[in-house]
Amino acid sequence: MSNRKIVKTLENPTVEKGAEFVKDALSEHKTVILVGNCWVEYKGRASSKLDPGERIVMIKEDGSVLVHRPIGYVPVNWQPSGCMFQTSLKGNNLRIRATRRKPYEFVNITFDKIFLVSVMRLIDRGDFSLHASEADMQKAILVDPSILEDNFIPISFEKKVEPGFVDVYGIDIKGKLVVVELKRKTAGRVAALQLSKYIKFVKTVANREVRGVLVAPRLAKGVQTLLESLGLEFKTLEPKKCAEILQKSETKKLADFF
Amino acid sequence: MSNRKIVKTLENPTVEKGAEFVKDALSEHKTVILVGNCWVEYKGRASSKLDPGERIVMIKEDGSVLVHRPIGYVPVNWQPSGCMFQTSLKGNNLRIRATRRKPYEFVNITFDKIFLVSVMRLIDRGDFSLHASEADMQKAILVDPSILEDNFIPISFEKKVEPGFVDVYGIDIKGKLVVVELKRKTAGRVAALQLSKYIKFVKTVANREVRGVLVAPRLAKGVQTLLESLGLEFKTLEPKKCAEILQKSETKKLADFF
DNA sequence: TGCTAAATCTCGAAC
DNA sequence: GTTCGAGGTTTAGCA
Repeated sequence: MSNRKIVKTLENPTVEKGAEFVKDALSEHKTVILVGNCWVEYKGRASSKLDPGERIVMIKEDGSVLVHRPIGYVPVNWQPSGCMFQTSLKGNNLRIRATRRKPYEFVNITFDKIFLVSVMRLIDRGDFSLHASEADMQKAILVDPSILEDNFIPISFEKKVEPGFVDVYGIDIKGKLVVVELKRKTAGRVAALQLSKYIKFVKTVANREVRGVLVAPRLAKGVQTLLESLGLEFKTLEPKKCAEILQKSETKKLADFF
Repeated sequence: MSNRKIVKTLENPTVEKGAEFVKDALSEHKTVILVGNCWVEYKGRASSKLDPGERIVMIKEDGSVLVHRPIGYVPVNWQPSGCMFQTSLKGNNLRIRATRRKPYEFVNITFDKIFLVSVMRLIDRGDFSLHASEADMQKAILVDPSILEDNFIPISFEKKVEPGFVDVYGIDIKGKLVVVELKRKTAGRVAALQLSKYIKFVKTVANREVRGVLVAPRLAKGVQTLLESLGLEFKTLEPKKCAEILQKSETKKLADFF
């Protein structure tokens, strides 16, 4: 376990002390949290003025700025990443000026009281994933089969075939059987080959034409040509879109119910 | 000067100590800032998972939640105001669950290390004013109708017509009705088509000639020809100019007053 | 690079 | 409560 002191904090410092602390932190591109009485001016795409009050200001190592009032999820003032900073003492006040170009904009924050100033360098390598599950993609196709293709009629889900389970199984407008393989992220060779195996099996038991469709947000490099050589198709489908469709159908169900 | 201690802070507390501190603060609807190692799960309109890392969590007195990574001006996870909170110790970890209804959503934040926890009640009665909004463009036209065109007489604002609301409604020098659609930035197809709808409606109820004028700082590509085919006009107007006009009128009002 | 459409959009006003 | 429209919207996908 590391003993580094990750967060350094001053409570109720003088403005001078706080200013020095902030100035050093910004020059080292550290993250700063300031709590105190301040007022804010913004000029750029629009203009705004925020009269004095107690707020939380966050400045991140990438040069983004947030000014938060005690109420509301949205910051009252902000600046996207990539800002240049100037900190200075104006009389007995600390002024922080955050400037960016394209478009040219600045935010001036002036403190006359500081309750808390914390400086830190955070390490965050955690993955973030926003998703709908593969199950959600199945449900979405049931709710609205046209997201796969027009006039598609789903027959069954997770249908057992010899090599495993087919995700979605249905009939297209020409009466052909359609076997669908779903992936909620980039589909690779494995997915294409698995679908190919399913198709082979289905062809042995069903006396009809069979199509194979790989459904995923995108394909890995080279998989498109593999699909073509296997006589399979590809259809893009965003998990997010599926989540939306399910959401709508939920609200619609409720609406129909009442 | 007040001597109340506005911000109470614990540095590197044990998870148990931190949990108690947070729990008390939330029950009193205080604002909380937490810095530490955590992971986050969200389920609701979509779903997301954030693997462990060092972040800043802000919980405000109105029940809004923000989870900030060290990079980026947008929170990675959040919850709008009005949440219910559950804090609990899960093994050696602090779990904060923020739930809201309509739509039903929750965010689970779990800390296994806490570097800083600050609790505060901030007082902020400062006015916030944003200039150069669409509303300001309306006001500016009221103050000085000539910025639209000479001898224009505004009659009403936000006038209800069947498809929606007309931004500005007036009469020109020849006695023709003028319907104005305002945009504070580049006007696109949507704006032109909306104006066209309004015009059609007004023509059905008013037994006069009707002109439609789209007012914006500039037009999107191709919208000029669309306007011409719809028999509509375009007038450039900078929101900034409107802000200046209002600025002057404010000072003038003050001057007249004294 | 500019334009279009979506966002866990948020937020407020009006019906 | 629901809907509608604005926002310093932001942001990502494409032509």
